[in-house]
Amino acid sequence: MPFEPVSRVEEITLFKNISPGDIHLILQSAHQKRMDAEEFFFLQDDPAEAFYILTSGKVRLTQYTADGQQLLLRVIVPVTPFGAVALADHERYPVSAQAMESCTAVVWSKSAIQQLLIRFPQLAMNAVKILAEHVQEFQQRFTEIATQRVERRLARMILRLAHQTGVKTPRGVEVNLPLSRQDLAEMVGTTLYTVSRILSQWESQGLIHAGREKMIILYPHGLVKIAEEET
Amino acid sequence: MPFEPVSRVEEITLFKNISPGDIHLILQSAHQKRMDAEEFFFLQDDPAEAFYILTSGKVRLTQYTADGQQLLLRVIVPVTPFGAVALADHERYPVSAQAMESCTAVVWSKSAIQQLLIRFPQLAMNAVKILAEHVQEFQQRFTEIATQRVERRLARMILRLAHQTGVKTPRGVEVNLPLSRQDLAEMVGTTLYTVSRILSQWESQGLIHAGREKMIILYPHGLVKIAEEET
DNA sequence: CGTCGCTTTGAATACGGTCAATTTTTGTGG
DNA sequence: CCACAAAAATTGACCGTATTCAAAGCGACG
Repeated sequence: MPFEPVSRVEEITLFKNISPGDIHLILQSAHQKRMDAEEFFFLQDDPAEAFYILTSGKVRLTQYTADGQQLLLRVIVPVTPFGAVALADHERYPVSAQAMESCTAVVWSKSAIQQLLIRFPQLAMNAVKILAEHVQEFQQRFTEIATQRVERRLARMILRLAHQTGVKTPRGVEVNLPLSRQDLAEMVGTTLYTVSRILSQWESQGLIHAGREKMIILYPHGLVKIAEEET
Repeated sequence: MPFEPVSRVEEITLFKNISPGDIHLILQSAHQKRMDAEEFFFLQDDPAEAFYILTSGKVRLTQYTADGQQLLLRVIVPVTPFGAVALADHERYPVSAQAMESCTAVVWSKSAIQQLLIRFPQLAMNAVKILAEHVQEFQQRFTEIATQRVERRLARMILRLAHQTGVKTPRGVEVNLPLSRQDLAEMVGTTLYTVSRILSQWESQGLIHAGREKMIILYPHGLVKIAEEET
């Protein structure tokens, strides 16, 4: 059995209500892939030919606009599927996926997926569910960016990241992601300058300790308040 | 045969690569619904219990935020599916769907859909494709709102609407949607004041003729230029 | 030790939001 | 059909948030 992280893969939404035996079969038609830091799983506008589940490392999904602006749409952590558009016919990847550190992933080719979707309808239903959640997430983020101030959006984003990858320590919640100010700015739709200013301000208020590539939330409740407060 | 608009329903993405006979079966497990103007098909946060395809009329999908702001996410025209989250288990509608005029729709209950998805795997694959497109659309719009100015976003939105429902006439392209300035503002994430100013400006430049509930694009190329120009 | 990239900070500016007053349109009822 | 009330749209003035540009600081790494 070549897939050591299977135990965790089994628990994810995509495989819900599928018997261990069937999951085993499904995993057999996948292969494993290893990526070094900075390598691309795929590039935006490439024909979507594979579907991935990240089993270790971190991946950034970015979208660039016609006029060269970049947006960092999300950070993928284990055990999350990405490249889900490959599930649909004739699509191109709407984003680029780049390894932020060395990564491993389970991969299915497009043809393998399509056979699986036909053979295991529950898998298709789970995929529908995952995509429906994505639609909701982006509708939500669209609404946020359209109606809320940068400070609040940044607070929400950091809380979201903390939720994804945060680790409780005596000093506070540590968020261990190699994200620059520029990256954070792209995620909430602002400039690196504004992000820097806000983080400085929070630091001076004792809410966070913002190091390079790492951040410690000293007083989560303060962020929550900023994220939720009226006006 | 209770479904007169079937001929058009058959052509949509959801039923692609499904035989007419199967489509017939699928439609038999639906029922038809009529709505008066202003009535709601469903409300945001309601448990998602039905899936719709609009066969006549127009429907607005809105999302309201915790602090009471409203966003108009999209306008549904025939023959478009909506309420797709009902395809997934245990979801709530992320938006409200309100008839903008009197409407008819084909409706499936959640249980009916789920049986159909199992019975017709191709249907599930098509649903995946539709949802994947939605994800892309909102990623795109998220990127737009994060990086572009209001004037350009408004130009893009109007062009999009023209593409959905525009009719060529001797005077220009007529967009026949009962959208107020407030509605347009919600769609592009700004205020009705800003929309009003921009439309006035375009009108004085001879680009459009903006009436109430109706708009004539006199010089589409001008809008395209605003929508695409650098900076 | 020096360079390079990232971050911080300041100052000026602009875009768009807010508020308020006015005008125009729509719809309703006499 | 007109009059009036209500709703929607326009426009101006002011202001605040966030962007832009520039310069300096800091830290990592060869």
